[in-house]
Amino acid sequence: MSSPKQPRLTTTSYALLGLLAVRPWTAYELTQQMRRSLHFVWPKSESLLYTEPKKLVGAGLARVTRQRRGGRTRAQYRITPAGRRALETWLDTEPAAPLFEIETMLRVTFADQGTPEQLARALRSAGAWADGELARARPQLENYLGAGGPFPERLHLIALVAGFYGELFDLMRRFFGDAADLVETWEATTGVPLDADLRAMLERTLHRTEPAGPPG
Amino acid sequence: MSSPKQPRLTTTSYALLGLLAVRPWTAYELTQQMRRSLHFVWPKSESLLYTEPKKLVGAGLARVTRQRRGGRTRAQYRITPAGRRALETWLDTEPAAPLFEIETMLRVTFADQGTPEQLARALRSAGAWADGELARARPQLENYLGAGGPFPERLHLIALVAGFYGELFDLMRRFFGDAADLVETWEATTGVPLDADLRAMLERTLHRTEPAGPPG
DNA sequence: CGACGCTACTCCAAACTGGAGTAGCGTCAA
DNA sequence: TTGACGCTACTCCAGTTTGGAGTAGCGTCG
Repeated sequence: MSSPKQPRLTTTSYALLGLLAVRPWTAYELTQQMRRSLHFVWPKSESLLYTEPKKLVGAGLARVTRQRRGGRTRAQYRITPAGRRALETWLDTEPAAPLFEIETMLRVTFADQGTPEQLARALRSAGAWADGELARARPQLENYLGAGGPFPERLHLIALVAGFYGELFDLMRRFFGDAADLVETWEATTGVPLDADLRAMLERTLHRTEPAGPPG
Repeated sequence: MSSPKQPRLTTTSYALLGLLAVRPWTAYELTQQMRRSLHFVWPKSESLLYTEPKKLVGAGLARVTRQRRGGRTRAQYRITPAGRRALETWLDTEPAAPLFEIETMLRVTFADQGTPEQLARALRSAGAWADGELARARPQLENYLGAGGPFPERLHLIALVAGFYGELFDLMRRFFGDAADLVETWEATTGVPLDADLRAMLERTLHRTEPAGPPG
């Protein structure tokens, strides 16, 4: 008597539905595309990317067709009209609050339990990560600006996304690099006075919190 | 005959161990402190913050003392010498790669499935979030700069953490605000040409990816 | 004296991770 | 020609984490 209970749709469901709205993909292609283009935007594990489209099919938002390629089969997913409607409805909802996990910042917080060298290494690590992500994006950006990329009609959106993450990673690279330079001048992680630079940093942050921020 | 199997320590375990290294806390205080000071740095659910210290006790890294306060008991946790050693060892390891979840960026990516109004709203939402987080931090920052806060000997570390998140939220507020202004000039989300502004944004991003970034 | 809100947690289903495992197929080298 | 890689194309599972519901004592205010 019980109807098959539908697991609720998560943001990840809509991420995949969004990809399917662009064109049909096989499950394998979805995982590759998530790595290539949604790597920064919505990082999810591979196993989830294989199970999630099945939920979409179960909810009637996508259809599968099994294809043979030699002795192997692969699943191709295609969005349904109900899927497009669900996506449009979702676009009307309020987005969830952003979430940041930067383990290096946790190590800064508890740096007084370790050495300046340990802290500097953690900061360099995060800076190098941001730098590496920028470097990894380079060939794709060259392709967008040159040939227009695989979806030239979506370039205006890609520019916004790339512009944001470019600024974000640039900020991280600069901040963590400067912070590492500073920390390397410390002789210990405790008893460090709040010198002019650090005080200025706190004061600049306080200024940013002013109601109706600076128009400059 | 089987020894009680120890669940492995997660980064969250070390986050709590780091707090316990500063001073002893009750479980409830730990959840409040995570809300107050680690809210940005290491956001975790309340239920996890109650179960995690038990793991630390199981691993010998902390001890509990049950205290009575009227008819209620509460658990107070205290770090052990083994806990301090574990924390120092952890500080020597490589931090995990940062992780960002910004649902608004997902909505930008798939904005051509909706309207300019929907996209602008999602962008304003993220900008307002960043603005609100800055506003929430204001009284704490005033307290740090005035009275020195609850742990004045840790102010140099707090300044680094606050400085980073201040820059991050300021970037978000500015970028999402500007992007919303731009998107509101669009008549549709498809067929938008890559105008001078958007092209400049892509080119600036490409410049950032250059090996050995600009020294300016 | 009853409602509300804060303290101080527990419990659970469902979401998600990440690593291991499976298997077909193509290519290059010994 | 055979076997070692590596890519394609997934499944499975144990463990981690979430978030919402539930429980219960205590203080205070009307």
